[in-house]
Amino acid sequence: MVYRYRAGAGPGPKEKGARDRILDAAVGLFGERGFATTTLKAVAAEAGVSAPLVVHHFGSKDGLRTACDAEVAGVFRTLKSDAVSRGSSLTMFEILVQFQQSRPLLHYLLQSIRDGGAQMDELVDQLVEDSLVYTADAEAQGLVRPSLHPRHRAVMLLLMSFGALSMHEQMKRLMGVSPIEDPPEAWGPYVAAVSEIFLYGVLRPEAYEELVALIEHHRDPDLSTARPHTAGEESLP
Amino acid sequence: MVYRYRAGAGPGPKEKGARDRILDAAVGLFGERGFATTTLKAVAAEAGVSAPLVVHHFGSKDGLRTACDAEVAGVFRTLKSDAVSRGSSLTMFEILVQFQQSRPLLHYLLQSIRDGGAQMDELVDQLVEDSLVYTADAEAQGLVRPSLHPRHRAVMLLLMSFGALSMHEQMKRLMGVSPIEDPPEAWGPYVAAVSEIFLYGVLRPEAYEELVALIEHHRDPDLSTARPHTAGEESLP
DNA sequence: CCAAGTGCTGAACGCGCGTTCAGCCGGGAG
DNA sequence: CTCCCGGCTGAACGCGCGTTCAGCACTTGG
Repeated sequence: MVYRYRAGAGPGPKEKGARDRILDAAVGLFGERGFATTTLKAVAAEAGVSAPLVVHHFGSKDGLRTACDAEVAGVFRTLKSDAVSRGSSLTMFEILVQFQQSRPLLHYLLQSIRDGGAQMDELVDQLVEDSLVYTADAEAQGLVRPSLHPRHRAVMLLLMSFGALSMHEQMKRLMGVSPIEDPPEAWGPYVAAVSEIFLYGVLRPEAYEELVALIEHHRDPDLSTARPHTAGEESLP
Repeated sequence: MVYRYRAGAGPGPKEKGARDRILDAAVGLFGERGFATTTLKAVAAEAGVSAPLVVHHFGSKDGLRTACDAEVAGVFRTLKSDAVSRGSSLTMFEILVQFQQSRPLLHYLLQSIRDGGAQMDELVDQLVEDSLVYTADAEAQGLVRPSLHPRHRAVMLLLMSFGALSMHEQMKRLMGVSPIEDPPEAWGPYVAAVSEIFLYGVLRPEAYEELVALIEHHRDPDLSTARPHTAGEESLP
């Protein structure tokens, strides 16, 4: 099974080069089973070549990983510039839809974001910056609520979104839907739950004081009654 | 380095049994570096014993993993019953605070939730059920907003929370705080961002129509203007 | 004092991994 | 035709893994 996610790489008569097939196979398997548990031989078999050829092209298994990182980051970049030239922004939803064409790539991405590494860190940085820009736009349009610290909010939203996706197996088990493996037509419950949370929040304003009390209590467990407000960073409107 | 998280296991004169030391070491290393990348020898060295002894006690490396799962699930259960007998509920915040005493355990938990497995799936189920109960309580007290589908909301909140935590390295990099590795005193920015999101939401109600239009547009990209409402599941109040 | 049992280890084994190497095949240049 | 050169392979190598095994030290029971 060869994944065809590159822009111009249709199922035309011209076969893909071996190098590209290896890269596809590696992204697929690394994303699915993890780097450590995937053998070079498995990658080679999936690509229809011999194991030594993988080494010949990428130097070593680690070299292959680096190439995969670069590949995924590259696809992501073109995805973004495509979105920009289409006039739409690369929201979480858009990312999810776009990557429908190549689920292995999304799997790989989720693993890599967690593991880190220079290439992926840079990609995440970029995601945060982009998110900040179009969140600011949307805020100007009255679609998004203002934040005390937009950057921190953007980071948390990103990590929560990707984090939940990275646990999509549990999601499938608990809600019956995996936005990664199921087609968009089936995303209903996922979209509904996420929309509800992000539209209205979860806690009522009345919970704020409870929250502060909880934190204060932990900070100084001797006091059973919360102090007025020592808070600095975590004070909320 | 031996992690002491068991209830009565202070640094008293009585040394821990080898079996327990192995278990601690395994939880720590599996949680830190993953199961596949951790060697039996490394576990043995950390526990101050020989590799064959590990096999002697747990049958195999997989047996060790199962025992770790059981161990972590067990600690979690006592944690919960402690919380209940204290009269407080095991919220996300509470979990985070409690696990300060044993960060390796939390690391292990996050990995295992993602990977699944009978033991951990059961634990996650329990977390969801518990969450449903105390969310209903809090809702009755007027602290939590009602939901169209409380279970789905609980699941998404759980996965988003744990998911974000599982990416705590990126969090540290991007916000300067990791609620897993830093002490609660430093959690300010994290708590602030999360509180803001969950208290007030992110999207304004005005964004709802945009959201529906986006989904409709994807469902039937030919229509540039969104249809009225075909929606079933994802309709929102 | 011996015999059996327990907890544990060092040495060794087999396996499968990533990697190396010598050489095959096919197509273009001289 | 001959030569060469790059893409590619099968066989082989060394290493480190999980696991096995024989046996040591120490306790326990008679």
